[in-house]
Amino acid sequence: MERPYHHGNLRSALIAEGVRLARAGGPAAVTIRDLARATGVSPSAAYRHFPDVDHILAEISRTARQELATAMIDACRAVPGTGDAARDALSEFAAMGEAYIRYGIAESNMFDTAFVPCEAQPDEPESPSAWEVLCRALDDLVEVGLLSAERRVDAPLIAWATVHGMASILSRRAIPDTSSDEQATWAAVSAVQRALELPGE
Amino acid sequence: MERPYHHGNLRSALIAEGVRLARAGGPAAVTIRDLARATGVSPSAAYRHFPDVDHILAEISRTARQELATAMIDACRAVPGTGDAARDALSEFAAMGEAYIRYGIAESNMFDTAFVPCEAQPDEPESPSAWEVLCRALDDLVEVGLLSAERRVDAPLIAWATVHGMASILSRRAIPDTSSDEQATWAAVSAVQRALELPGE
DNA sequence: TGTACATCAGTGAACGCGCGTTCACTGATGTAC
DNA sequence: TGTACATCAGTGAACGCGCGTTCACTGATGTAC
Repeated sequence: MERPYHHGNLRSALIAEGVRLARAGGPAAVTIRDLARATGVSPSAAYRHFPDVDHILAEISRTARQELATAMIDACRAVPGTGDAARDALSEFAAMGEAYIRYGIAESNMFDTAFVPCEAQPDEPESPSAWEVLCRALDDLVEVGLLSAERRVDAPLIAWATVHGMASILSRRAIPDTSSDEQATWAAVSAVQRALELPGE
Repeated sequence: MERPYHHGNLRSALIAEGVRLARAGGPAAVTIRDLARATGVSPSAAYRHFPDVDHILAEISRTARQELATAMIDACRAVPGTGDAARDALSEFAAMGEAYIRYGIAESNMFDTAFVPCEAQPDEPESPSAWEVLCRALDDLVEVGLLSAERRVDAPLIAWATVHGMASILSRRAIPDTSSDEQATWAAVSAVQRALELPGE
């Protein structure tokens, strides 16, 4: 079967292959020429759909951030409900933190890609957004009375920094600590709980 | 005045110029050819002193980590003593955390360089080492009775992750939070204090 | 329904760039006698 | 103290590579009449 002259869906195909490249080799592995090879098209064809390589990378980076947010949402949904709203909100919040770190470790190249500095902006903002997911979970904790309004102010920043820092450290093996990934993940999650003055489990 | 045929100190000059390049443009800006231009030498001269560019980058990265550790030590020393050992240990610990984040913001390219993934190993380990500096500060907190032995176990990991995460976020402007850098820095430092169950100021 | 033609999405060759690295070499240095 | 010579630290030209991007082009598609 002959490849048709018109690809039909080159724009999405370029992004999809770009995600594959980024997953395997990080943001630096995303090149026009590899993209063209992977989609079976000449390098110049990409310029029908994007002004330059940076705009393709911006879309791939957005996809990475969406994957991260989706991992958090999935982990949240996987928490079995107990009927106790407060208890559930707490478990869900913890599950999301764990999911963030696990994603950083398991998909370290995509994790790097998600936060790569990039001149171009994606066409539309990421959806779902991990930041919004986090903020909603914190609102839940306020609602069930576990998080004070005062602590709520800095809470997203604190939670994100802790969990993001741990994910970075573990995914790069940047630190001479000898804990297992599981220990370290739990250490970060419980550190956030204490920092936000949430009741322990 | 003629440049002499022999440079005399090319190895250190390459590292010093490499640090300038990295400070201005991050690890990707460190190239053999720019290094040669900056030191006034032909590109191949570098190969008398390093097997490849990655080994030069490893030395520059080590320098960046040493700068970070030095910033922490300096901040620690700048804390005026009160005669109250416990109080001083606490202030010094906080000052070190602030210094870490401030370095990450002020020297974001060097901060990236410090943690760049690098095949090659530096000739000798960094000295001072930020990790050791952190561990010593935590030992001080144990000694004055502010940090429990139990909390001491995960403490370096927790402290590093929080402060490293906040430095990464702020230096990349990765997050849609609107706090000032100072607010965010303090939020991270005080989050560590609560996570380690240290008494507040 | 058939056909001319505008529009769109590709091709492929080429440009210029900067990179890391190699290699035969040369100029300077220092050491043995 | 002077000199032959080994050693060291540079030079500069070249190689091959892969990159992003441009440009004149061509094949396919769809629309107006």
